[in-house]
Amino acid sequence: MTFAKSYEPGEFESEIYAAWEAAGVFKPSVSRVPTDDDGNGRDDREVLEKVSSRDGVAPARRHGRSAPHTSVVTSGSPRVTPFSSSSTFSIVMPPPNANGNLHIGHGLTVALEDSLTRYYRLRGLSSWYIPGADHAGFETWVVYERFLEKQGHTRFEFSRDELYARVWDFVAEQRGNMELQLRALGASCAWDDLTFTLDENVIDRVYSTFEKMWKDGMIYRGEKLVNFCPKHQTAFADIEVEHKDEKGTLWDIAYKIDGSSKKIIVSTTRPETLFGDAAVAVNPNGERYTDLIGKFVCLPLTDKKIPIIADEHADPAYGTGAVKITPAHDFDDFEVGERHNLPRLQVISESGKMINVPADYEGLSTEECRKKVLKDLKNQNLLRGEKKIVHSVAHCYKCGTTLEPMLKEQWFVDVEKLAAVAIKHLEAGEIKFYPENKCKVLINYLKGLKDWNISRQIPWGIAIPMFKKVDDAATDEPDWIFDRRTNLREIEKGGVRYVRDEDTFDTWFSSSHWPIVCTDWTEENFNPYYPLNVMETGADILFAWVARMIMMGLYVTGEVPFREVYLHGLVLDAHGQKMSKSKGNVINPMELVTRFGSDAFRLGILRGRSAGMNQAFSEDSVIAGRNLCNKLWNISRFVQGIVGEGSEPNTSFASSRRPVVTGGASSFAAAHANAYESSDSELYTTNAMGEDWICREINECLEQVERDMAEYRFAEAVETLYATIWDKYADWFLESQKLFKNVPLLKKTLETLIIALHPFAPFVTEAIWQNLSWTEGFVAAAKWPARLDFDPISAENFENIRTIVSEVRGTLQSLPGSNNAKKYGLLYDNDSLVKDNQMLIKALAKVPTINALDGAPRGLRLALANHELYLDVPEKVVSEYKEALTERILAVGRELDGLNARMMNPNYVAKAPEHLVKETKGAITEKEALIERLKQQLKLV
RNA sequence: GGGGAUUUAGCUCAGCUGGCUAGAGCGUACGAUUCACAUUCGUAAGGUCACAGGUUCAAGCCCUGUAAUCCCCACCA
Repeated sequence: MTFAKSYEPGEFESEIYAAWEAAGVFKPSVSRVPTDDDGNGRDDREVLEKVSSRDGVAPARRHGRSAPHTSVVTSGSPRVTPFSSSSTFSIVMPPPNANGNLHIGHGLTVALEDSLTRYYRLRGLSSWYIPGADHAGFETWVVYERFLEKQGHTRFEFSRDELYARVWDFVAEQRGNMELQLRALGASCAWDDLTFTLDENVIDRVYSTFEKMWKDGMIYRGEKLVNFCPKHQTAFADIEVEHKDEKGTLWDIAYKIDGSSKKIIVSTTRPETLFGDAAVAVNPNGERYTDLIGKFVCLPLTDKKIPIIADEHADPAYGTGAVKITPAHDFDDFEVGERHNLPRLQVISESGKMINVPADYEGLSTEECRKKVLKDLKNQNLLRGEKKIVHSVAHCYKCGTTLEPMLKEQWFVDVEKLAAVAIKHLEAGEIKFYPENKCKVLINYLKGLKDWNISRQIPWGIAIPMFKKVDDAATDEPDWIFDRRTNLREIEKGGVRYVRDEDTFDTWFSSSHWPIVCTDWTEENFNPYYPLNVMETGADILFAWVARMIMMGLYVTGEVPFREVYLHGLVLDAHGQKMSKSKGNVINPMELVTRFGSDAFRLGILRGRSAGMNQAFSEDSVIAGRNLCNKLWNISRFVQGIVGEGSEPNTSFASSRRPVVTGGASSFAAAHANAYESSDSELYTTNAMGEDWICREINECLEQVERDMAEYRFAEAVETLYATIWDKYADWFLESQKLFKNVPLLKKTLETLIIALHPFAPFVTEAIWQNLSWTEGFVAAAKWPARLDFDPISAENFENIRTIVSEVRGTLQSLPGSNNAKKYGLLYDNDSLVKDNQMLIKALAKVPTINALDGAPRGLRLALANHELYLDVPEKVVSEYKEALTERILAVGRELDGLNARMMNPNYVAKAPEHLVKETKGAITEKEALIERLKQQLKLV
């Protein structure tokens, strides 16, 4: 293969992914159940664990051979890895809707999760990224119902089982799309282990949990008010309800007091529910109505009599201080009703029509009824006032319909114990959160958690395994029994017939088992992948999902389901606005992948992002990512070109290590040449011409990336790699290598950078790896690079050369005229570094000549404290530069003043750490010298 | 009412345990150009770290208060 002039992602991506998959690169190496392949009667995983614990992670890189000299910098700081005690890394994918396309949030999720997975795979852990697909109960149901409507059908033409079968086929037809998109994003997941939320093992596990809870008395059937969508004909959990502020009216209605001519005025926003009133409440502490407590009022428009009760719920300061209580149609009133044992009369049906009301009103919609009630009250002079107010109203998060509080028999989970256990473990710090504060937020939520309604009246979901007795004869039997045979509508047990509850589980009830079912956790066997190392998901479903996984994990397995939680925020558009179809600012991740490549998308979306924050995203960052891919491609093309040349006769260490240096430079280089054996036994040498320096920089980069990844600082890791590859490797090291070609080192350093970037940009790094002549296997299965050995003094020398070169370039730019770099040579005096590295400096600074100063100083002296260097410019130009020089002297003077002021402060000298004081002293000496030289220069001018 | 965040360059964001002249990408300006890459190279400009106090030898960072923006939960007869 050859390197094209630029990287074209489209030519490689699908092929590369297919090759990875075929080679089984994404499969974890450690099995999830105990194995005993070697027949020694012990679980082989223990052995593996010991082997891999020193693998890649340990700083011991040199194999048996002693260092060339003692000053070699090795990385002394301990590796930061959250999983150092384990040989496995496991993470589950929050299952995308099996029926849908991936959106930008999925793009971010995959970029984050896959980077982690690939990183830990390279680090030598048996990594398992488990993919999933969600039946997305309600979401998919809404889509399917719309589809039915389009075909002129309604759900009521079919039985529950028929509907289930139809949706199954509908989803099966659509499925696969999202899986292809995950592949296009480079998700390195174990496809064989894909879990669908309606898989048999999921349903089994959910039933087992439900049964356990049933036996533990945590499941109860309750007639409670639930938020009910009249359009979708289903109830919701509290968390699914969307509250919106709306304008409404507060009406004052007079209720006549029984046996008196007096009336009591109540305020309500829902006059139509008055038929369901069970009482009028007044505050027990208010003095206004004390004498009325215990009396009865006559409900208007009907002849019913209801009591006046005392309850805290009535706020004496609000409205008239008296409130009508409708237990069947208001959440607060329901609670009041419970306290006072009031009857619950349902007056609105599930389809939103009036029932159990006088004939005139029967069958009206709530809205029609409201109008009629108001009209009739007005006619009887019972309507005493109205006021416009703003109050929040519950809406269906899918269709926007106003939700109706509805009295329904539903299955509830008593969450008290679940929440208490979860809080205990959270407070013990067993799960680390990124961002940290979410732990507190979660605990706060759990403390106020109410019982969980798990019944949904939609067919597309897991059937609730509860059956109701139909035979009245056998009165001793319980009304409800648990049974797993939900494929049957009716079962018989002990001669008694039972019929299945038609409802299905709330999606979150099954989803809360996700870490358990995906890892195949069982009661019997130790599973090295449970708990998960990390749960990565959106911060918006902290309560809905993360909280429930924690409660369920603890309930089922006794352990927290994951050790760490990383929550990402929303991806906003370029202007920080929420993406929405109506605004038309939705970014489609797949389109970006097609246009710029998968890697570009991943690098782009990780940039400028930190845990838990809603942050902007735009094409610009993807373009920056694309450019980096192309840069790395061309770097590799360049290196391969050099390796190709050099490899023909002999690539051994001796022959390639001849710097092409003229003048006196080679002596310095030779004196500072160091030979090293890298960890894979390939020899390389280094010299002062940027070679030791690049090793140092790469080591620092690795160090930084490892630290960042341990703390989920993806954006920082990417930025570090970007700067190292581009600003350091390409701009300085490769430029230097155009003069001094060190083939083994070029190979070694390039490999290192390619592997380090691989977690974030898997495709381009693999494309390069496959294109290079000397690499083997897949970079996706490579080993995380060890630190490079180098000579720190030599590295620091190159740092000085960079300073000199930068100063030359800057000064040349600021001189009047154009093309200065071509016009003026560089003169040095008494400077061995420059003398020994003339060729390099000349090439990097792009000056025409470098010569020793002959005779008196001339030209323009460079503002470097420790080097005596002159740009050989004519007097005229120097004098034009005078102003800039004066400005420079003033600037340095200001810095010097600041430093001096600090040293004059006795408290600073006494209290600041010694090394800082020493540094300050050093800086003062340097600045003073610099100022002195600049002043001399000015005098010359 | 309860809880959680944000405010740093024109834009989007870093800035870790308080420590040298507060950084990056994009954008802008100026310059370069056969020899890996115009998806390029070089140089530069651009900051009252929201505001006001305080602690400290030293504050973008810690403390107190203020303002603006945003999110979540609960309630709203």
